[in-house]
Amino acid sequence: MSTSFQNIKGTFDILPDAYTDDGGTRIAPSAEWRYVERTVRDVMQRYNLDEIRTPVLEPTELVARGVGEATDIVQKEMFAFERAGTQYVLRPEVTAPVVRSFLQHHLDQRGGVQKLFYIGPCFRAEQPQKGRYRQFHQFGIEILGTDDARADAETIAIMMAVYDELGIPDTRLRINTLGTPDRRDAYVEALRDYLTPYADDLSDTSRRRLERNPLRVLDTKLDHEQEILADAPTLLDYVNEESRAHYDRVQRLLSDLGVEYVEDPHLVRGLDYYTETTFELESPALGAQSALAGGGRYDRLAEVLGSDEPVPAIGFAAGMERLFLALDAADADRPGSPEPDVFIAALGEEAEAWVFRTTQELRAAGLQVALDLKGRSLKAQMREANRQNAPYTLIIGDNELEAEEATVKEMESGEQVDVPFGELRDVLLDRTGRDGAQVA
RNA sequence: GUGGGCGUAGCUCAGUCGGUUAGAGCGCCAGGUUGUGGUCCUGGAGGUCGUGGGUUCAAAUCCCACCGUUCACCCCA
Repeated sequence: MSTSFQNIKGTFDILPDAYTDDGGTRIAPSAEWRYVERTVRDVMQRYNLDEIRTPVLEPTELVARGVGEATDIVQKEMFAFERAGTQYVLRPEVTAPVVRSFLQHHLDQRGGVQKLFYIGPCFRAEQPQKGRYRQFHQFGIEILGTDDARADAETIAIMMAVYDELGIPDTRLRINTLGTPDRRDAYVEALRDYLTPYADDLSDTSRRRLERNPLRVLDTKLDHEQEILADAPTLLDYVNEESRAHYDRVQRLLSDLGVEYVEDPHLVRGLDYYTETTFELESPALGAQSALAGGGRYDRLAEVLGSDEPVPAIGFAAGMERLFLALDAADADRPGSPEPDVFIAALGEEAEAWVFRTTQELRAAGLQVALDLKGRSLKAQMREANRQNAPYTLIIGDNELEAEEATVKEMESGEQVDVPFGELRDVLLDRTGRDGAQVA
């Protein structure tokens, strides 16, 4: 079997089994995705967040305004198209859509602070590489309607709790404050003034950044550039007193919660909407894309999207693909695919009919039941039962129909017992430990 | 957009100073057991050797182009 089609570059299929792509990256099986998603939801629930689901398709203008015209995302990474006069974009991130939804549906009228989480795919037309895809999956939260430092600290704590819960050690949390836009602009000027004399010593990329977005020069990994930056003015010197006090409070609260972090005055964010507190979680195990998650405050975004009053807010976004990379590196425990409680093998047409009917009843009773759907030999059915790791196999043939007793084989020991049809359901529920509740 | 790596069976890979009908392991299917899996034995299916062109008596192997993919830069989750 074959096809000339294949999945779009930068996307990947999530299959029942794990596999490795051509670059050697392990693509986790669907059961692991379910496990990670379930864990994320569990953590979110404990922190008392509600889920929000927004469309994958958004108006292009929302993203352009919300994320920022000057950003790489808007300039060259949007999957955007026009149809019947409407400009669509596949969302490249979820914060702008959530704020749009918050404003559109007047969620502030629910009262209090809105604490929302999301999980879902995003799209960016970048060159794919390890840990970076064109369709990727993010989860994250947004806390809207408060500028309290506790919201900042709680956002970070929630982020950390997810990685903690999943058993990913050795992460590093860096934090910084960007202050208010006016002070940041003043700082950018100061930084440019400081760096310009060194322009000849800077790398091509840093020189380009100096032109376009001086803050990004702070990102440099080159040692000699770091030396130049050592004496550069820092953002912290430029932020106003309120920003400074807010930042101090956030740090105190983090310490109270036992969250370890390092201050990084060079931490800046790529998206325009960030203000005040900003943070990033990275893992040394990840390679070039070391950022597991990142976020910060975006107190002005609502107004950028047309709100007549400000909505102070903070959130984080995390990459699922990178989370899996970290999970692999940490060799963290993950559950496998759920295996059937029982496989029912049928011999002959009459038995097949009985099995087909009985399977349905046992499933209704809460058992995970497997059976053959193509009339294969008993040998083949047993092989299938073994492959699926079913602890029990029922064998139903003419003999069993005659006696109205099922042959129940315990696969590990190989022992077989006869169980009257009437007791089958209860015996199986008892033996497999299912209580008739839902299947995971 | 720029640079490097890699494309042979479902998977992992051998095979390349050009030379019968392109191989192995695993997996899959079947038989050995006309009603019994996991071990073992036997057999089988499965390949446009990424695509196209060129060189040659002869190309998976040499040359060129293209395509795909991957890693990195850039940027970000």
